[in-house]
Amino acid sequence: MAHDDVHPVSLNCGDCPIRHRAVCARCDADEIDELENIKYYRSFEAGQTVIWAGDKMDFVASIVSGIATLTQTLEDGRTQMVGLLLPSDFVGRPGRSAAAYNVTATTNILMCCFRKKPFEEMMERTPHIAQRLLQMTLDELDAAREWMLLLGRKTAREKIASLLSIIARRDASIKPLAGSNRVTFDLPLTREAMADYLGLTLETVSRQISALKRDGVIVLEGKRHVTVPDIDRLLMEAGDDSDGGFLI
Amino acid sequence: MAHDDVHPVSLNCGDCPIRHRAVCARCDADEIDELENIKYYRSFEAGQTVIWAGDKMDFVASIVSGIATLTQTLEDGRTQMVGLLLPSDFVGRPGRSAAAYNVTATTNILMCCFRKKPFEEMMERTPHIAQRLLQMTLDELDAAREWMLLLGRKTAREKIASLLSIIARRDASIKPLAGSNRVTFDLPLTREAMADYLGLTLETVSRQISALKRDGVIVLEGKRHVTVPDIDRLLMEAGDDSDGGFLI
DNA sequence: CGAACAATTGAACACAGTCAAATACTGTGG
DNA sequence: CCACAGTATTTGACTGTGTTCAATTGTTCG
Repeated sequence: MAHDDVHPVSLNCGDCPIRHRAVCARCDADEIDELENIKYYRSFEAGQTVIWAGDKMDFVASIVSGIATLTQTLEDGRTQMVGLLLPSDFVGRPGRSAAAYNVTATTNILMCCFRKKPFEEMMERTPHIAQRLLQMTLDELDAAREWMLLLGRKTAREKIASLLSIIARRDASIKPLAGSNRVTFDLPLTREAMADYLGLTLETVSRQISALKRDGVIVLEGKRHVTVPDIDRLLMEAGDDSDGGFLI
Repeated sequence: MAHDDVHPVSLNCGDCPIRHRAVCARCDADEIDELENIKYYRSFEAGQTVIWAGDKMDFVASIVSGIATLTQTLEDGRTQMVGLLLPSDFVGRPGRSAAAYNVTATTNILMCCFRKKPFEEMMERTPHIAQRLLQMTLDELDAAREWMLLLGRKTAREKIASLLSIIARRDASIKPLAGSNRVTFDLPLTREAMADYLGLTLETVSRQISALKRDGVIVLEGKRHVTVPDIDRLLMEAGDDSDGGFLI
């Protein structure tokens, strides 16, 4: 079923879109050369599973393009997303042989992979990699804690508004049309994936999106394309502190 | 109000109870000497706030003894615990000047502190510290993700059983009376703190603890001392995978 | 002993979940 | 290009878990 690598890809690190944000961000020219030699690319189509929790995982990787998710499940099927992987995010844990979570491509993705052994050896010798990985892991931990507040204490409406804010923020940082407080973007997640992210059912997600639409907080064209006429209004709905760090 | 340092403490790193588990775990004798020179101790009484979110934080620290919590709040007072700090856990983030969370002592605690600047400088030169900190941060991230599953998808009863399992596991690793599947421990948290941990109200916590007691899953002596006659039963109630990693 | 705090218990309610049906998309083959 | 199948999404009616508000009981410590 899984036939990845349909279109084998090659890319020079110099031209890589995530060169300055990924785990290699701090590496100098020599170090990049070394990484260049051990890297390889893999691509997955939307919906494909990259790896199952518990499976042997002999590589680590950076997301080059597309979106993937980390999910955890209880035996009875209840599913919780525990990570949303965007371009430049890191997959896998040095020093661990099995995957701890399911990794799934929600859009077509391209990953820059390193076999675990050589990568670990290089990490030992290369503080720049370990330093960057520490920084990224601390950022992820902060994001996870923000997420815990959402899961534990926010209402369904606030959860939806928070998720839309996060996506809007990310898109704003890519195409910063500053000045205006109007934002437009595509939802990269299905209703079900949103539900798994937010600890809700997909019906509740659908209802709350409809409610935000009815109340004029968002405008929908089709099911996936969202326009936020007033981003401050959305941030209020998300229930965070005043500015929510949106402008930082 | 806050009068810490009532009993200034001094301790040799050689005698330190967290020497092999804290951020200094991998340091060699020379490195420990250097840390010894810049460390200082602070103690806080149960209930005291160590630092408020947003306050300037010019130190990082290890918890030597006692228990502290990290919490986040929404403006309207809703509170979510996002970290439970046990002995050897690390407080603060290198490269960040303000505290991101409220840190509160739930029992009397002793912290081994380092001023941020010297610590960061030493970290630059000392891979052993950065390596250990990365490892600890990755562990915390895993714990946070486990917690997200709990917050997003578990029932109130499962949440309580999970929390009791976590505390039981920790105590078991300290005094491992293997063979028996009977465990006894004291709850280090109030009902309110448990509620903030689990994303519940304190009334629901109280009701579910009463229910677990009524059903014979736990036995209470007083409000804080818990006996679990059959740890496997408790783990079943927690809803995790079969063994829940309890024996690993 | 009494005050302050912590925990339990009860009753009514509300928010989100469940089950079910209808509707809107998407891509495929005729 | 359209019809159709399969999937995603919306909407409705009802239910149930956990919350809220309130009163009571238990514990700790001046």
